[in-house]
Amino acid sequence: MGKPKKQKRAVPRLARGFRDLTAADLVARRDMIQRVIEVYERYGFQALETPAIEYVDVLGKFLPEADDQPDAGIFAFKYDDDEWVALRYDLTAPLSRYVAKNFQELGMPFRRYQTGQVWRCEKPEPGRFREFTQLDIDIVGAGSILADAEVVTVLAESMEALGIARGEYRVQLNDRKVLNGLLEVVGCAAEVVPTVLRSLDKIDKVGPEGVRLLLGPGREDPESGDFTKGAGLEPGQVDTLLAFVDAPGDDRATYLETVAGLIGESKDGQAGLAEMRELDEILSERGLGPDQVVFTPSVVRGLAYYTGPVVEVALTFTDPTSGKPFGSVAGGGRYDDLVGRFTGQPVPATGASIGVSRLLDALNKLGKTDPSRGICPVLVTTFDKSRRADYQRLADEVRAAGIPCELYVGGGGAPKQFKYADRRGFSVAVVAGPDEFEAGQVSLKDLRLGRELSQSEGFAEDRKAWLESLPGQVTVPRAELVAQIREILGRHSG
RNA sequence: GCAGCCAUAGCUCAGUUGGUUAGAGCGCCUGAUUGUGGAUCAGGAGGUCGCCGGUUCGAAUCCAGCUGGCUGUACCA
Repeated sequence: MGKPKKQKRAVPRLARGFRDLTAADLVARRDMIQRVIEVYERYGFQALETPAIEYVDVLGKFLPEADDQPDAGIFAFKYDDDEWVALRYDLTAPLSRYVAKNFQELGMPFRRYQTGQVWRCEKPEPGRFREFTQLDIDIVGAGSILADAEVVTVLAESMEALGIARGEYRVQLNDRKVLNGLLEVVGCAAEVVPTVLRSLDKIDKVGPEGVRLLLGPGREDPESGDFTKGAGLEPGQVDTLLAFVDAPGDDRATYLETVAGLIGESKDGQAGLAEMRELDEILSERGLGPDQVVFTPSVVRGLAYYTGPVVEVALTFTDPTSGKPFGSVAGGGRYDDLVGRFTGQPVPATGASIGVSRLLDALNKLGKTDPSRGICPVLVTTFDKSRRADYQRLADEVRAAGIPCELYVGGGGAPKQFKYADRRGFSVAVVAGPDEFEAGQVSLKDLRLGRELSQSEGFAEDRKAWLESLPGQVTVPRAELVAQIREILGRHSG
């Protein structure tokens, strides 16, 4: 016998930026997704699932300067055949591939919804992980603004289906053509366009004066002292851009007026203005007022592939943990060039993506999720080994009534079993020992009542009396098992 | 990516100018309690002080590197 060698044990650690999700989260997420999907399907969107992995060229994520080097922001690898593959980083690129591949069979316009995990190899931050869930709708093959309006409508309706009240959310629209037109009018050089768009996007964060600096000479962050290089525009150019992005109010009429006043002869700008006018008309026809859908000049949506209207859903209430407004929980827009990468033919498309975790987080903080979902309500305790079959029958009876029920399969006596029932959050304990079986009865204990009573004063002193009176416990004829459980479960709702 | 701060038990943290067997609270396990959880009491388990080097008679403590975390910033389909 050798000495007990200290084995090098594996460390049960999580890969950076990844996490485990447990029952309460998963059930709440499932409920939320289900409610949104019901809206999607009501509008004729149909489900699609595509694989987690795609070829990197399909995702379009090779670096522009080195066409065999995948973008650092995606999880890419090679396996047996020497081809680069990657975990998908959104659901839109796979959709484009799917549509291009099955173009002949799919009648256009094609509407689909899809939910699934996506992966991004970026710096993880609080509330931001490397694996997360998206819930998308898209309409491919329809160039009309009616399609964009449909997406906007579905987004608004989804928020309301989740119990988010009007005023607690805002669907915000802008238009990439309007932005392009504005940059054209201002005379913005092509090479600074990305910097300018990024700067405009930051107005919520740094304010109009911050944007002014970012568009001009650059800005030093007051907190960290970090300097961000500016776009180097002239003051006159900056004024025009700020006049748009910082226009008073974000109701649709003001937006349309502001754009009309700034856009001049720009062809892009005029086209964008026409799109937004039509959107406003359609939304009004549908009864979607400014309490639901607004036009917001600062919505840019990064440097993505968007070509027309862009949309973002913002939650307007304050996040109690950060003290800041909750912000964006969904985004999207029109992307008319994405499918054409495969087909060579222009294929218009528009859609949006809901960030499931962020939205769920918000619902939790709004108190619009039920924390007791996902917890099994009933435990059948087992005190008499010779009654194994009876205990199984009791549990089955509860299940047959549609109430989830766990049979205690651990060891130990009564204290241990009740302790278990308490810690795991059961609502009802089914108790049956020789006395009950003898009399054809069953005892039921209201665990939630006990939890409440234990908070009250005098609990500690009177323990003996408590044990004798067994508060919250009733003994009923065996036949009334289910009815009595229902009664106890109904007590504490609300 | 860049900058600043941080890393001691499952969790939150103490740990004196570097000094011998590293502590507390909470949690966990066992018993008082083989038919009653949440209270109370008694006992117990759990730490190579993130890792690796260096300075020193001696390092949780000082120094360098690494890893991980937090905050800000940049990027974000």
